[in-house]
Amino acid sequence: MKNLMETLRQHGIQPTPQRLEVARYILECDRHFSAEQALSIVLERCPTISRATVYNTLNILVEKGLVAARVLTEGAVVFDSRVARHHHLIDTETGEIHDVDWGALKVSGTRSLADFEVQEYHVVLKGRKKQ
Amino acid sequence: MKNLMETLRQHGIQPTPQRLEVARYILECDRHFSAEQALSIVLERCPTISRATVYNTLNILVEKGLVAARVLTEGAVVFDSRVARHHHLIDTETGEIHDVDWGALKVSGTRSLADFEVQEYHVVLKGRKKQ
DNA sequence: GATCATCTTTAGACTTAGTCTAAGTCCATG
DNA sequence: CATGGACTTAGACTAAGTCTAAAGATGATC
Repeated sequence: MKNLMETLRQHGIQPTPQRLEVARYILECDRHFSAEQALSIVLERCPTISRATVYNTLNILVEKGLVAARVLTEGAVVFDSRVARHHHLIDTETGEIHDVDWGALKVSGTRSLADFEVQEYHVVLKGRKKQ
Repeated sequence: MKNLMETLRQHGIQPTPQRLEVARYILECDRHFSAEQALSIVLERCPTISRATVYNTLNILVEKGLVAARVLTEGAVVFDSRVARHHHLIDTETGEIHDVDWGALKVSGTRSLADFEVQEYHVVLKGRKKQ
């Protein structure tokens, strides 16, 4: 908890009790989560926290680079506490999102796109468990 | 219009006037569109069409493989009348979605993902126009 | 051509994710 | 103690999308 506060401070985020609870949730949860999932779990420990505070906190964390926001599935933004780049595999049967290490795939050709400067990219795969 | 009806029939879709209007919109519009965009344009020609019909029609077209539904941006599913596989580049300044031909990028490694059978994949790039 | 089951459309209620707002709380500082 | 800034809160609001129940259109069959 001490280091959580430190981490927030180091990134210029005032560590309030509410923000700490959100941060704690992020560390303890399954790495991919939606804002509504975060809200419902944080509410158990901090019953008066408001939806706006959770959304604000998540947005601040994304802005500061501590968490990534990804558009992978319909309906809700997926937050991801792993900010290092990697690819994603979506299980078409369960909807689960799995990581694919950056090194597992190689993409070539991104340098040669006419007129565009590519800032980032990743591969989105869809598939299902074998058997 | 004759061939529109034919196309729908060939895919087992009963060609109603409402469905034809939606199909016509898809052919005439900019290839990437949201359901709400489709609704608002189709309403101009067919003022009594309901939101549910537009959504139902789009979902049927996706089911039958005539249109693709993609999760690329926050907030709304992007429909795409180009169903052949290709990659996408999202302009980080304008939010516009550009196509990247399948052959322009090469992805290797998708065969060797432990335990998973990859059904499809594509690369999502983010970038901005040079200069 | 009349009947009936089936398919389709409609308006509007509903749900869910997410943002906005206005008022209140909590400090720190002069 | 007054002021102001940063933060939180409840709840209103918005936008995308689904659902429902009733009405309307269609097609097959006799």
